[in-house]
Parts: sequence; structure tokens; C-alpha cells
Amino acid sequence: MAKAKKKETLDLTTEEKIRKAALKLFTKKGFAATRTRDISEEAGINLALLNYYYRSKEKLFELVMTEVLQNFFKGITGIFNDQETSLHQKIEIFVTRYTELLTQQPDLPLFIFHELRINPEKLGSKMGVNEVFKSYFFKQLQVEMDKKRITAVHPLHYVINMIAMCVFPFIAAPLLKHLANIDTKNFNILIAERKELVPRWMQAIMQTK
Amino acid sequence: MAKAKKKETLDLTTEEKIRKAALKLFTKKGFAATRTRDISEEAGINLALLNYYYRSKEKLFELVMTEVLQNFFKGITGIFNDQETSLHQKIEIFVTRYTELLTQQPDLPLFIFHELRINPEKLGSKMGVNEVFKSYFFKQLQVEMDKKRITAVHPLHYVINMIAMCVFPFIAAPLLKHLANIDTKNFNILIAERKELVPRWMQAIMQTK
DNA sequence: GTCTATAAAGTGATAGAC
DNA sequence: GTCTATCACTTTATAGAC
Repeated sequence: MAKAKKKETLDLTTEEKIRKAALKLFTKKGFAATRTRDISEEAGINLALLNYYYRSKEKLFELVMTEVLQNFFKGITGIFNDQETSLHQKIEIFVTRYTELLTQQPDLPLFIFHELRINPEKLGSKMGVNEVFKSYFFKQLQVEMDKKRITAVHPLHYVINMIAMCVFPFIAAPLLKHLANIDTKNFNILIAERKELVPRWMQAIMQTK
Repeated sequence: MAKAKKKETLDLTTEEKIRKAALKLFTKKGFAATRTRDISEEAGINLALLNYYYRSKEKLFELVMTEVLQNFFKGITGIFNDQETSLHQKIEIFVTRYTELLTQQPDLPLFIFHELRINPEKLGSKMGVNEVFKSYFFKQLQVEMDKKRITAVHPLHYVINMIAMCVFPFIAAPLLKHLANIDTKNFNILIAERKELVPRWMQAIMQTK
């Protein structure tokens, strides 16, 4: 039922094959380390077709990056500004949805942050400023902390903690697998556990004076 | 008193200038996006001298990476295996030391994780396996959680949370500065606050059933 | 639209003079 | 040790045949 789209590489057009291969390699290795030859090979098409459809490596990258950013952040705005859900519901929804998203595409965060570090200006054109502070989620957070008389801690800290606890395991995955000697299967179990745990930890953190 | 070494670019030898420039550019842009010409320019030396001293770009990178990894992880082993400190003291020491380290070199985590994703094998030769589970810190964590009858949560989760809350803000810095509209000065204030807050949050998390 | 061949530019590395 | 000049190779991009 969740499987709305079937993965059929054979049915993709050449244009789509290239885009898909580019997404895979760019997110995995970054812009600079990915060669157009790698992309054409991964897509199973001729190298010249890449330029035929997308003009240049940079244009193709721009397209992929825009798609990734929108896909990654479109969810947040919706969740954060929902007037119907409570503060705690928002946390649960956010954690669940992003854990599932990252389980599907674990390379996304590292890709975004890495390219962003090299090219911070680019972000400006692709997303608004002040999204966090203006959100309904943030206002609910402020009300909640006021109620608990926790005024010394800036609410932004909680937002950071929530995202950190969700996203960091995926960023540190290779290190984690090595240092803690866990395989992919156990990693996925760990992540699934955190889906339940992070919201509870958030509750605990928000009680702390 | 902590200032043991003075930073005098003028007194550096050519070899040191190159290494320093390489460290700066590699950590900022990654291996693939950094050109040897960039490094020679940053170091203020002739391009040919890079190969004269370090043979190749790869050899230079290996050297820098080894240095970074050792510098980054040598602290952990010491802190995690200290038989004299309590669990909570270890958390405080870890958070303090790594927050200060990352304040000095904010690009380090993203650099390490990014290069590690592209080349996970490399790590094996540079650091041991199972470091976390074998550590005294981990054993203390297990004892503590046993005492509190929290057996459903794997202690590794707490290690991940601690590191996540310390390291993630630096990884997400560009995004944070944009989305939350804070400048470098306010970012540093935020980080300084977290030095005190993360250990308290850890306490709270470790009470949660 | 897709291919081969090749141009054009970039990049790591070295030879050889000083 | 340091420089200039240049090689060797890679990589992006395009021209032109099919």
C-alpha cells in the first residue's frame, strides 16, 4: 500500500535515467568527486547524451540539488506550521517522518551539508530565511518553556537537539559501524528504536532546568 | 597558560606552510574539490614545491588525514578509559573538550565524515575496532542503566546522543545560520551555552524509561 | 535521439635551469 | 631549495555522422 511507485529502471526515459544516476552519485560522492563518465556509466547511456539533455555537469547538479533540498525541507514547513497538532505531536511526526526518509536515503544529510559548506551562498536562492523562528512549532515551544519557567534556555536549542538526534546517526554511520562494530542490519534496528526514543528524550530534555 | 604555541606564519618552513594550507583547504572543501594549485597559492609557495616535499596530492592528503584523525580521536580514548572519573564527570569532560576543539576547528567533523563516506576502508588502517564497547565509559554506562532498571535501551544510544548534541551544530552551521538567521557571534554564544547544557540534558535522558 | 571522435580546458606531476 | 616551462593525463563538452 505504501508502494505507490514501482522501481522499473527499464521503463525510464534516457533523461530520467541520467537524473537518477546523477542523484545517486552526487549524493554519495559529492559534486567534485563525481565524473560525468561515472554518471553516464551508472545510467547505462552514452556520455554525450548527458550534455545533450542537461547542457553541463553543473546544470545537472543544480537540478538535482534543488530537487533534494525541496524534498528534504518541504516536509518540515508543513509539520512545523500545522495549527492542529500539539507540540509533542509535532515532535513525534517529525521524528517518524524524517527517520523513515533518511532510512530510504541515508546519504542526503551529509551531501547537503557538505555541498553547503563549499557553497553557502547557493542556499539563499533556494529557501527562505528565518523559517525556524517564524514557525508555529517554535511559538508552541516558547509557550511551553514559559509555562515551565525555563527561560534561561533558548528554544532553538531544542530544535537543534531534535534534528541532531534524528540526523546525526546517518551522518556518522560509517564511523559508528566501525567503532561500535555493528553491521547494516543492526544499524537499522538501532535507527528503528530511536524513532520511539527520541520523542521521549525530547520530553525529558524539556523538563530540565 | 593554555597558549603553548604561538601562530607565526612568517616563521614556518616551506614544508610546514604547505601542510598547513593543505589542512585548511582539505578540511574546508574536501579532497576532490581541492586543487594542488589552490594549496600552493594558499601556502604562498611554488606549485612544484608541493611535489618536491610530499611527492603527490594523495600522499599529502594521507598525512593530513592521519593527523586529523589522531588529533580528533586521541582525546576520546583517554577520556573514555580514565578509571578515576565518574560517568558524569566523563560526560562533562568530553563535552567541554570537544566543544572547545570544534570551536577552533569547526570544519573537522564534516570533513571526516565526508571523506569517510567516500572511502570507508581507509578508516580501518587508522583506528581500532570496537573502541566504544570496550571502553570503561561504556561499562560505567551499562552499570548505571542497570541500576536504574533501564534495560530496554541499548547504552550505545546515549553515546550517540552525547556526540550528536556536541558535533551536529557544527555540521549544520551554514544551514543554522541561514534558517535561524544567526550570525557567527550568536552562533558562538549558542555553542558556549551548550557546553553547560548538554551534560544536564544527558542526565535527563538517562532517567527516561 | 544516439553514437564516435575529438576538441578544449583543467589538473597533477616533473625536467631542468638557477 | 626554488623557480619556469612543459608534459602527460583526465575530464568536460561538442561537432558531425548515422
